[in-house]
Amino acid sequence: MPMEKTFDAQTAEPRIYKMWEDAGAFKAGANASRDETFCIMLPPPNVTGHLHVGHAFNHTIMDMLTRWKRMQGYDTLWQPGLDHAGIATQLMVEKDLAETGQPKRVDLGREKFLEKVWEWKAAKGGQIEQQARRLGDSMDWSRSAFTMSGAESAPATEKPGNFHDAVLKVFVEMYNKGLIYRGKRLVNWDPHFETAISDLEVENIEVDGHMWHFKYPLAGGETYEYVEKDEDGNVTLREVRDYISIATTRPETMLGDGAVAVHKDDERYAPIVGKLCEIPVGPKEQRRLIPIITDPYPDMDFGSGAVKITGAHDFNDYEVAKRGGIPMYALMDTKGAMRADGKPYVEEATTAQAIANGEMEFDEAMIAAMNMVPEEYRGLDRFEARKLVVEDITAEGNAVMTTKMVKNEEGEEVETTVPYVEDKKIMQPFGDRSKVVIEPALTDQWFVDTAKIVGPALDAVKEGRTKIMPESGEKVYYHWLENIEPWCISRQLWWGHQIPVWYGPSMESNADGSRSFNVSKLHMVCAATEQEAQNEFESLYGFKPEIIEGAVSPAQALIDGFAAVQAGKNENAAIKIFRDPDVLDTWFSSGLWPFGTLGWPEDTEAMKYFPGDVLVTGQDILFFWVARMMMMSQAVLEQDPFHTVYLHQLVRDAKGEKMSKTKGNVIDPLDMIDLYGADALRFSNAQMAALGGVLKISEDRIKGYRNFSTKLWNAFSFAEHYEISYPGDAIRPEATQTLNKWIIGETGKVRETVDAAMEAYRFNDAADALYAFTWGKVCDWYLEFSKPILQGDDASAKLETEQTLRWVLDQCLILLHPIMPFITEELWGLADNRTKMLAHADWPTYTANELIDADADREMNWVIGLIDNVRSARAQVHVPAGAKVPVLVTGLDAKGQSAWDNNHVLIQRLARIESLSHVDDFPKGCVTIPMEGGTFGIPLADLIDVGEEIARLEKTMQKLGKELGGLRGRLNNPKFVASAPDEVVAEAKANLALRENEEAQLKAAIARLQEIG
RNA sequence: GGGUGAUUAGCUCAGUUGGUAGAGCGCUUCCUUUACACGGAAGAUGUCGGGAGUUCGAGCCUCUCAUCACCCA
Repeated sequence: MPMEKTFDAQTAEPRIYKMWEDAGAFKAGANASRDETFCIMLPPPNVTGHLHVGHAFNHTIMDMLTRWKRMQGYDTLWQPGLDHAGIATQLMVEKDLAETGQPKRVDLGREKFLEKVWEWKAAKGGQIEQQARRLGDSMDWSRSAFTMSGAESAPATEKPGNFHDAVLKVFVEMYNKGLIYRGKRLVNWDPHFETAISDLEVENIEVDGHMWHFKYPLAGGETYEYVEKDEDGNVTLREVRDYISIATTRPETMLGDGAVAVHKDDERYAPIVGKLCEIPVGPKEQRRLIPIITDPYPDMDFGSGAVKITGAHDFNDYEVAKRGGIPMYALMDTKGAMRADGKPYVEEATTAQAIANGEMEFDEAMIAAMNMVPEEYRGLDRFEARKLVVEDITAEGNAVMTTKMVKNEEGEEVETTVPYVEDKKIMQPFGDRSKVVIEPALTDQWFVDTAKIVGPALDAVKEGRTKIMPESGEKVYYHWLENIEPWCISRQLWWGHQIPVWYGPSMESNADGSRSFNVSKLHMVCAATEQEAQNEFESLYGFKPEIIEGAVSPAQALIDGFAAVQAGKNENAAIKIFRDPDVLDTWFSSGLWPFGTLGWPEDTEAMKYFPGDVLVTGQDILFFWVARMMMMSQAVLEQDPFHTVYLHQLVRDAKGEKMSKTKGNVIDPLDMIDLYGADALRFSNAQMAALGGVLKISEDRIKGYRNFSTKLWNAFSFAEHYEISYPGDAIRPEATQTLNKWIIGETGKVRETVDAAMEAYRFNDAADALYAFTWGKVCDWYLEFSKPILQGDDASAKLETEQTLRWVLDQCLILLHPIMPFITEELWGLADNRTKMLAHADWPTYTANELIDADADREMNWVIGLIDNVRSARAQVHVPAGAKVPVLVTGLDAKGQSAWDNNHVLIQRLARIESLSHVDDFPKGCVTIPMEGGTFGIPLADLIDVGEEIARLEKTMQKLGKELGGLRGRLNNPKFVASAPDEVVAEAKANLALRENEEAQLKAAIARLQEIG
């Protein structure tokens, strides 16, 4: 069947992929001929995910590496899988429930909701795995892993797996080693999802905000002299004040203030440090008084220099409050509204005052229970509360005032007094998924004590065991890890790995030797299973406690149940335990990806792929994931998970802008595949993969590489056209023909270049080299050169050329396969009888040294040079393209003569030369072509425009002159000759000789022409 | 404010120990010549962001300024 005119990617690609998959071509260890393993872990996409250009890019890199190693006979595994993606998936399913009119999550309850999530996953999750096949990804799909596999809630229809076991085992071990702890800390709280999130999930965005200035009156109407000075110490303001001025962007948090802080060197406030001031909001009778303290935190030059300290609502204040033992009053509920629980404000304020006065001891739990929000603000949204607080303070006259020019009713400018409110750009934290303003919240959470496990991960890079590419990533890595914060790993979600910790009442020994339960103080047991937890409680209690299930607040259920039963004195019946309702941060489980996917903690055969080799991922995920995998692998297995981290930038559009739906500049990789084929998209990806480079995807480029595919295709139709038989794998002939020797040498060069580039992760160099070789060498020159031989009647030359051509084309397919797997596999299959499919073909190991024939190389380059020069000269003096011309030559040396003799058929054909005659002198009106070893000329006395030809030669002379100037300048400089390396000097000298010869020829040619003119 | 990177042909970008600038696209001219018009041939275009320094020699190293991008406060 004759070849189609072009490669039909649309129909061929799915067919070829199916062939690979059916043949098990990508299974772990497929085509392995040696023991060394090569393993890449796919960064697991969210189960909700779709393939975007970023995936397309990094999949191309990973697939290139994997296919390359597989062809080299390594025992390869490219491990795929999906991430359960806590928040994203829970959100998606909740949305789905709403759209299909089903009950809400909270109405369903935990168990039913999780069923729905699993149902959703089975029906709609993991679409990206099908999309990845369209890219040609050579992953072992049979091993596809899921970060929630083996979870208690997983239905029987789910693919089996034990990732959940790995997660729980690691949690329990780390807990037992003291690497995981629970504590009340200020965390980033997402009021939309009502969960804590990690620092990394917060995006700080600059928004237009306001800075309000308020007066905090001093207690008891006290006054002090407030003095402001300029830089030189001159007094610029001196007044008596009965207040301290505070600037804030968040007035609603004033209700939770515990102190006002000033810098200890701030002379302005020195007289009032240690005194009390009043929070100017809330019912007048219960105004709280708070102390004025010193702390290094306040910046004397910013605002008024005095800062209100609200430990429960700001990360900086939190640190100040911890240092100063200042109570931290939480003001908001989980939705970011002002608290409505607790005792009436009057009572709370009285207690708080006693604390502030130092009359009362306090502890964390007690402060946490107190609601310092006055009744009039309770239940309000935080932003509404802000408005109201500002209004109330202003109405009472406690806003700092300033003057401003405004127009009155008559349109005249008049001065008026207004509250001092600065318009200010402020950095506001937003949830990266919810897009709502994040609220620092003081809550009980689980943390990984990262400071304790960061060491080995840092050393891995510092000691070079793990290399980050590009190198600049290493600095960023150090900076983050050296300043690492505890990692908050608990999330108040349902979809995820539920924390394996159970709580029950603590047991207290009484003075009389009896023991009693305390339900307000809980005992905590961490265990891999419910059974183990119950057993442990049994050994403490002396009986096996039941487990509280399904309660909205299990802790409260325990207390209520206890009180009820205690009244009837049967304590044991009321002693129940409950599991921590929180789930783990998704990144906690993905941190275990490098070994969790291989069946760990079981001792599986697949564990031979750990540690893996290369991790390819976006720069933005270095901390989220890469650093955590490195820490966790060391913490659990005491090994580094990979030796190389290849980081790439975000893929942008052709103009370098981020793609976004709102901007409408999103490029869908699947559209590109539909239009130009996966190979074109992949080639474009490889070509833009310059280390550390900005990734701008351009449809024009992709189109260009589709054209390249077609070029390759046509090289094979060339072979078909010349009826070159293709019985099976081509064997490299011992070439005698110069052109065959030459192209074989070029193939050796490109193989080395490609391997060197791949080894150095310079995929763009590999792609460029292959493009230049296939198109620029093979198609442009070799195929053209081969024509006369293929059409000629020298049977042995013809046979050798056919063999060489087949071999060279085979090499193109093999070397291009990692980048363009589809079209190369298709072309490979055109041969009658292949030993293996191309995906498993043997990667060549020949070297340029072995294959290059220096004489052939020199000769062919001379031939190409001559053809180029003749063509160029013809075009410039407007010789009709079709016309064949006679050519003259003077002073042709032996080498030149033999080069001509060996290749004159090719030269004459490609340069359209009719004949060559040796002459002593060129006739007048002759186009001159200086070559190494002889000067060629085209006699065109009648056709030639003398002026034009002189202009042409002079232009060449000019260029030459520049080069000569440089060379002579260098060589005449004794310091250059003295200090430059010998080979550089020798090269310059040789070059100079060559150029001078050319110059002489050109001069002679110009002189001849001037004779005519 | 701190950090990282960028600034090279009209556009998008390469340029690995310093040896005198390249690719693709686009553009101009010619060509439907028996693999290929998704093609062939020829051609034009750069004070390598500005300035200074080190060096025989700087796109590359150092300093400085400017502009932009991203990350973190």
